[in-house]
Amino acid sequence: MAFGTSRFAEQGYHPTSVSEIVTGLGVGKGVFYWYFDSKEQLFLEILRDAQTDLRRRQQQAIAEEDDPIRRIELGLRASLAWAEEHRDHNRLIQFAATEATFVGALRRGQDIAVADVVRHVKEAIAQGRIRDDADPDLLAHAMVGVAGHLTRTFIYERGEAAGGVADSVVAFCLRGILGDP
Amino acid sequence: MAFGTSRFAEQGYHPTSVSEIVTGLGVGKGVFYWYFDSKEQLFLEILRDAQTDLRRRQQQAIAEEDDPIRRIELGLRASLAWAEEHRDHNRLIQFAATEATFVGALRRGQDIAVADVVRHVKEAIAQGRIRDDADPDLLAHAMVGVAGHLTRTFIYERGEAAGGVADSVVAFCLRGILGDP
Amino acid sequence: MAFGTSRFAEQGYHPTSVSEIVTGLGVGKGVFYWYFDSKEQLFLEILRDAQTDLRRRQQQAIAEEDDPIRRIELGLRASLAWAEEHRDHNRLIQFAATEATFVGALRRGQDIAVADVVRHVKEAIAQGRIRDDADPDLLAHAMVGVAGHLTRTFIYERGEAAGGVADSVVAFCLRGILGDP
Amino acid sequence: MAFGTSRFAEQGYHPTSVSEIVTGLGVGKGVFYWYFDSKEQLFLEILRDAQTDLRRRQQQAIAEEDDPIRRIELGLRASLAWAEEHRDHNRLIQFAATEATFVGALRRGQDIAVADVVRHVKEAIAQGRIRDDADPDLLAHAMVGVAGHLTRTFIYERGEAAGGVADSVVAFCLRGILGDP
DNA sequence: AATGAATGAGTATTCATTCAT
DNA sequence: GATGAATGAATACTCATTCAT
Repeated sequence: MAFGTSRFAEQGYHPTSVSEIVTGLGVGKGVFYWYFDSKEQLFLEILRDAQTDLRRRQQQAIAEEDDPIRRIELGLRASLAWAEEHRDHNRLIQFAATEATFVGALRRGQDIAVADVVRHVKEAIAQGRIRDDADPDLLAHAMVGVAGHLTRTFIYERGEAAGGVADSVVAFCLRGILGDP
Repeated sequence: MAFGTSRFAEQGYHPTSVSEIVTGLGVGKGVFYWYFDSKEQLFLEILRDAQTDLRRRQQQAIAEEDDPIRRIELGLRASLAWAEEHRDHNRLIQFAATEATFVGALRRGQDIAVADVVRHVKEAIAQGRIRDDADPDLLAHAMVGVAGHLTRTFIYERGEAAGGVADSVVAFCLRGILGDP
Repeated sequence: MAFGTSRFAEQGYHPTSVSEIVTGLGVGKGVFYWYFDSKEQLFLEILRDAQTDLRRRQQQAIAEEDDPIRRIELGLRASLAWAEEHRDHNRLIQFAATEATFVGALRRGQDIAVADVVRHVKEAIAQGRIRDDADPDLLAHAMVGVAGHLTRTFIYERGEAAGGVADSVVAFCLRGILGDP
Repeated sequence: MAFGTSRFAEQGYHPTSVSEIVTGLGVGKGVFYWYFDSKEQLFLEILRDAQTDLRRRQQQAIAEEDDPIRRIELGLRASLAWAEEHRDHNRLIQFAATEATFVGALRRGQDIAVADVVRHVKEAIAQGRIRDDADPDLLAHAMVGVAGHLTRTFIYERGEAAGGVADSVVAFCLRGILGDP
């Protein structure tokens, strides 16, 4: 799975052949099909694991925090930290979103992740810290968009450190949900 | 190109065969290769056209506006309007970002688009309307991230109207660049 | 026909497309099929013309000569001279011998050419100048083989002048039919 | 390789498709590409093997013989015997000479074969048995030409036995190199 | 006479998958 | 558990040929 992840991320899912994977691993084709039903299933499994892992990371980060705003911040920071370490998985997630075969599998995981944020936003609204005319769902997605795009641009493309980028992401997002221009 | 765009968007670039395209069009395989050197070139041509068209739309939207903040807003609204009408092209752009063969072609167009926004942000900073410790580049990308993600989620997935989503995008982004939490 | 000949000779019959021929000539595909029924027919026509032309050259060379041995010599020299000027046609003849579609068309012309030489040999045998236990047909083909191979090796590959090579061909062949080791 | 040889020889290299070869063999298309990189490579491999085999046959034939003239004779006889048994390979060699892609591969083998004969001729000249004004290279090629052409005409086309044709080839060639008309 | 867009059968080649060993 | 030879449907692409203009 690790090797497949790196090949898929580097060249794309379709341009990577099962042959290439097993050859690169120095094993026969048989073992591939012993462990996976198909190339598609390998991809799906990688995808599931990645989403599970990211989720765990986010949960751990906010576990001890009661303040919803702080939980949002910690969640964002955890996401960026994870993204920095899982460049390849992140690329695969991005690709999965572009192909009919995989969107379904992707959706569930992303829905769960967003639902978390939505919960925090709602709590903050209840506490009167975010305007109550705001749509929690929209705010959550906006923050996901900021985090994702800045990760790809500044961490992946420009090689900046996740910590610094996270500061900016948090700043922008908190202003976005709390600010009053 | 129109038909290819829709097939590519629906099933993905690789799962769509040249055969399928020409059959769906009711023409022979030869015509395809009369007009395009390869399947790859067709994709590249679609990509280029899409980026050119979006750019034109943005330029037209801000042509008469002097205020940089208003230009940012109009640019965002124009992007969402275009995205609503060019769902398929947008998906192709997303896919292009995931495959080595196409990233190069994509980059240039996106760099130009972001450069525009950066210019407006800098102008607003010069006017003292945005804190001068902000990184214009980062702010620009953050807004691109918000617009892109909310478009995909609310316009494409949930079928909401571009106008309403644009209001939210603008609100979030302006708070993000101007707000003081 | 001239252009086709050169392309066929340079790259081979199959690797040369009709498209390449008409493009190289700056004309449309229509004209090609106005003058020739097919690519195959063009080749056949080139082949026929080449054989006719070679034959004419040989006939002219021996027209005024009565001595059969001298006629053989003059015929050989004429063949080499023609071959020097018609490198491309010669290559096509060689190719034609390797493909089922063309062997038939080739045979006739070659039979005629050999028959000429056979006639001279028989005459020389009748005059008692060549041993009467010799097979005229075999002697004729042997000489054709010498002429053909030395042409390809020394004139085509090594770029030597036809005149000098012809001297050697004649010397070897005359010893071959007359000599007594 | 055996089946490919016969198809190539019968219809020509280009008119023979990989499809036809694997179908005729009752195997899947994949096996072909498991053993050969391409159709071209199959041809090249056949060519190389044929040349190697012919060479070995010639070497064996002359191994125990000291007299250079006798070595020439034995070499010619070995060549004709081989040619009788390898009709198809011989045709392929002939075709290879007409296409740019293959001439290179052909040349080396033929150069080696001729170099052998040249060596014998030179030795015979040194022994004073062949006129010392003769060009060994030319004599060698002349003999190759005789052997090749008579093989094709009398063995392949007319179905005569290699033994009888070899007698004629040897007689003609020895007169050609030794005779004094 | 000539053009060149259009056809579609045909080509070499790839690759996910199977299965006897 | 593991191998890798074998399968064959599928792919991108070519090209001789046609025909409306």
